[in-house]
Amino acid sequence: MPRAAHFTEAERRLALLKAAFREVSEKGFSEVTLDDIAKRAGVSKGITLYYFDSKEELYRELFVWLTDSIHARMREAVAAEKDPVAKVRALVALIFPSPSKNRAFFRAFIDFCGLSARRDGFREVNERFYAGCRDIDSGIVEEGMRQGVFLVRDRLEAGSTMRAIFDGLMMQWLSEKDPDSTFAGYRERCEREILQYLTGRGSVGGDAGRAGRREEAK
Amino acid sequence: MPRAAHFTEAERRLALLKAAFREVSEKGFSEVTLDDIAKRAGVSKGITLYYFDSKEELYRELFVWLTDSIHARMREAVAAEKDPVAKVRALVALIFPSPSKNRAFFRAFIDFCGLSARRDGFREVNERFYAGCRDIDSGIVEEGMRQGVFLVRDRLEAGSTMRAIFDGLMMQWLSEKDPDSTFAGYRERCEREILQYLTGRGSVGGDAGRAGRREEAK
DNA sequence: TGAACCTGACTGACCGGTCGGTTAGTATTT
DNA sequence: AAATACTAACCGACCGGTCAGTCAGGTTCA
Repeated sequence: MPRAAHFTEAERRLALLKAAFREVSEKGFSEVTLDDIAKRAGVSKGITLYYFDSKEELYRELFVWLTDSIHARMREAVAAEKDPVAKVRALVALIFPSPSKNRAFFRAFIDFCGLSARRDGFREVNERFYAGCRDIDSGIVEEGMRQGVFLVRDRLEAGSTMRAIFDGLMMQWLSEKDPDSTFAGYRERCEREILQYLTGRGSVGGDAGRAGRREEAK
Repeated sequence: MPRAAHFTEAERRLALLKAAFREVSEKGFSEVTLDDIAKRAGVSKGITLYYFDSKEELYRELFVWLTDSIHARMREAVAAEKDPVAKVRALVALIFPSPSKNRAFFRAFIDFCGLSARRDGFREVNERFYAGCRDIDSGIVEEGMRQGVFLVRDRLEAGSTMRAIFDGLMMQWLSEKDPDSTFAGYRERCEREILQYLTGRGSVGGDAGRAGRREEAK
């Protein structure tokens, strides 16, 4: 292998994390070898453990990195909208970006959930992930409650249920034979059902979930 | 090892599946070895591949077995109740049996979801799992709609959302630091939120989710 | 300026251990 | 005795982790 060009430590680590993410989302946590990750990042295997203490530690940092970046993007998307209903729509749009990105993220996420359910180091990161979501979700709900648009009792519980609908629908979507063709339907339904749940019976502003927004995000 | 007593093929296979289930739920799919399963079932390793073509095939059959038995138990629980609201409660009670059983089942289930998202043989079983759930869930919803108790538009979509709330809350629960102590809360909230979602605003029969039912099923 | 020296990122061969799967042989049943 | 059920030793592939060595790019010193 031709010697890889020099990078800063941060760049190298990030490149390895990105490579690991793609490998994990394709093959699954335990099917990925250190060699796979190194190859994908264009370096030799040895360097992977030069930057990370162990494979497990690399995965943990990958999970942290994913968690942080998804949090940041959710906050950003939500902050860009004024109206609570629009905030929910922005969140759905972010979480359902496109079939391929969706699949990539959720495959990795499910793997991490499996790890979290058994190993405490991972569980902690997962706990932090859900804590961040709770923060974001309940913030939206609270605003909607204050404005009288969302007719729920408890902002934390409603936020948690909203998140459960996201995750639960995603799991159903992943079991579809042809996920790509059912993707738009799931996304639309997710938005509709969450808004229905939050706003109570009937349509939102007369056209809940009807209005377009059906293009595939790049 | 003292030679294991003779059993019929069906008995042996079932014993191996049960052993595999316990191992998988503890350690996770890819951390379990054929030796682990054999030891747990009290037989030698060789016998595992005498009854199953490969490890992968054993896992696939395990998934089928789990799927079938959970379907059967859900149908039974639902059939035992008349009232749609009671049916929902029965379903929640079945799905949230106890912290330990819950953890065992859901850990294995998450692992299988991870597999399903990548390997088609597993995906098909998962698809069947969700198809069965859809059948059961939408049946309940339909009855509730007919009786005018559930104010949803579409029985399939509402059933799917209900299932999403189950799965999504379960994933959140698994990330808790002390799942055992938060279990009852999740279960109660699951029941409450689903009924709220299905029946629309306000309480169900005046005491939605309030009424006891807080013992820990054995 | 340039030669000698140093540093640390990087490579790839290697090792110990593990695990899925095979098989030769033994016990049990019919 | 023939078939079946089962064991235990074994094989070969694979993988996480280690490590001796390489090389590019400074830094020091003449």
